[in-house]
Amino acid sequence: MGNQSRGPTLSDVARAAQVSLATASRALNGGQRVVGPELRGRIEEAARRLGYVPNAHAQALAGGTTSTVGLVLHDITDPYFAAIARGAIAAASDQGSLVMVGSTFRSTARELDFVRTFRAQRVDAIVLAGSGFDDDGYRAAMTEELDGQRRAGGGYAFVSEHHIPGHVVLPDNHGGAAALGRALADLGHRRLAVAGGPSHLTTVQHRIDGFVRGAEAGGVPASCIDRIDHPFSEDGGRAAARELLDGGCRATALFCVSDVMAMGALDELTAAGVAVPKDLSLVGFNDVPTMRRLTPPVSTVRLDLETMGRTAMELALDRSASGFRTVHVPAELVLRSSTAPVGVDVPSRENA
Amino acid sequence: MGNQSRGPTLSDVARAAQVSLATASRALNGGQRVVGPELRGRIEEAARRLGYVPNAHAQALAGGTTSTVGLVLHDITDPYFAAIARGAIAAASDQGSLVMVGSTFRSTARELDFVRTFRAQRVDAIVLAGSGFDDDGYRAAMTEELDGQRRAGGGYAFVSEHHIPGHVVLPDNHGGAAALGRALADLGHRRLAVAGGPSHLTTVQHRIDGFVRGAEAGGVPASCIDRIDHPFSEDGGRAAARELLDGGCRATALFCVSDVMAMGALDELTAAGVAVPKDLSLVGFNDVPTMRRLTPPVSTVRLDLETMGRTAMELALDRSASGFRTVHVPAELVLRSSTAPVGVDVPSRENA
DNA sequence: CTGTTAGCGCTTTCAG
DNA sequence: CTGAAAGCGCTAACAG
Repeated sequence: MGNQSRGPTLSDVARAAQVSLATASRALNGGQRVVGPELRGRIEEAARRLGYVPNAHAQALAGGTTSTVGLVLHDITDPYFAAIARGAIAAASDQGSLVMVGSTFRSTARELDFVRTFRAQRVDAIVLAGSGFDDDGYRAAMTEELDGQRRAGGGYAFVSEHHIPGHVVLPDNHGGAAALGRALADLGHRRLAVAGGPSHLTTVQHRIDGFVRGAEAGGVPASCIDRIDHPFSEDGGRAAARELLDGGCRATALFCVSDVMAMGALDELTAAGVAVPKDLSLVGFNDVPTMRRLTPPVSTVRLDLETMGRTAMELALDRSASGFRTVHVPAELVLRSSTAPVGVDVPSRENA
Repeated sequence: MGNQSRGPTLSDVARAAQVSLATASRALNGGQRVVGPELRGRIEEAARRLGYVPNAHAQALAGGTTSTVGLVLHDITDPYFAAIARGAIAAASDQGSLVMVGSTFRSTARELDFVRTFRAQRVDAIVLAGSGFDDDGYRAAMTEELDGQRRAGGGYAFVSEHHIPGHVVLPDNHGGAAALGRALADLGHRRLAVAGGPSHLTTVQHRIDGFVRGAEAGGVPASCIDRIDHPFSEDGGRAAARELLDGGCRATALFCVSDVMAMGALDELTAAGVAVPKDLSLVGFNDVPTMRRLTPPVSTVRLDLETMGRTAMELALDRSASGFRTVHVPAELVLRSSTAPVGVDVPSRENA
């Protein structure tokens, strides 16, 4: 459905103020001191009286500015994306731009679709905040779409690696996860489990790689690290914990590649009577706000998500630079009480 | 910044496919079976080859559809608004519309600004998900703005009472809070405290009124209910708890008008060594996801936020109905362990 | 089914 | 500083 009836237009205003269309345009939407104060006043009053609202589409079409940007993410209720969105929205707002949000719920088709729609809207910039998908077809299609965006004079930027040319805000997934793995190893853990999401998400790959590398550095051979894959979500975390338990858990520590998964896992573990960290240490990634409030507070790696979103939007909006930039974001290890040294007790899942 | 260079246009496609502009339009963006398969094929291929992307602004201007809607909320990282946004975005998506999000951070000026901008974008619908502000100037300005939106053929809807004519999705703030007050009274609490946000937010008023009414019904006179006001945020909740403690708390139960405030309050209480619920019972409102995960899990009132957002968007998008509709949303009391019967011990803030 | 012809509402040269 | 005129890219009557 489009808007059928129309409101007052610029010519209505011009007529009411007894000036030419061009003058009205300059007075209302043009730069400053270009129209005589007398006319300007008359025009502004007429506009107010008539309830004139400029038609952004006409403005855009006539070569004016659009001042809109697009943001593609998976799910706004996921605190990870919400934080990124907050930063991106704030940055856009600072430059006077409106943000259009597309929720993909992890579908690459939907993601491509949104980029296309944003292009149709002639947005000035697009920020892609999903995880990159390690899929050639997707990558080729997205690359083409984004090339178009660029040729049309617009910008774009990624949050986290997508293996597609463009500006990138790159959190230190590898390093952060390595610190986590190392910390666990140093705590004496010798049998680790990692609950990863779908392995075609580049973020997941990097975190797992880093974790394994860190653990190895701490003396835990990769062969002692079990890997279980489940969706990158709270339910996925729950499922991972269940699988771990059902399989006769031999690990003394569990790394969930994202906090949201860790939350689900903690739920499940607690329900099953597994004590954290006594029976099993638990770590997540991102340091989403509720992590510190859980029982026990969960160790994780902190990323400044809001700044990441803001930076990505700034990069996407910056049409000055020539080449593509990569902004590295540090990851900070945050140890809380969900991690403890391995005790002499053999961990089991039968005690409170 | 607007997009300067332009990509291929419909006429480029038409020329390449050797057909008229109109035919190309019909084939690409028009309805179905209206163009011969042969031409259609040629046109589609030309479009693909050229990388044609329709100009949504031109389409909108030419009387086509815009398929965009606006959503105004306070802060996307607040789980309350995130949940509403999710529902609203999903509903819009179902109807093929893109959502533009405006974050007001509780500024009425910004709110009016966004509505204005959305109007300029000729959005089909606007959903206002802030709390209503009990302010005449605001209300008058907003009413006028929304009248314009309607006259222009667009729709709009509120989430929660704004005292402005329009569709409304109305959670049972009063009833839910009353149940809370009653429950506390029935638990034996005789001295209550309520941490309310700015009293010009209608949501706050309704919740407090309801709470007091419920407590009275349970035998607690209104005079035994202390009220402390702080911002409607986590920090506000913290501040409220601090004030309560500093004032020499006589209440045995604290009602925070929103979960987010309750989270802050719980933080502060715990830090101060006040045991919940032993020393003080705590209740919130909304049943945001993390409430059940806190220690102790916090009693609250559940609202189906996502459905509320979805419903509001549907109402705003529905241009069929004649009058304004009000959709009531039930509130469900959720008692968890942050509430307990008052013990014989006089509550104090000095014990673990 | 397909082509022609007007605009949608605004910004912008280009003249005065 | 102000007015007149030419589109921006597309859809929507109208004709064929």
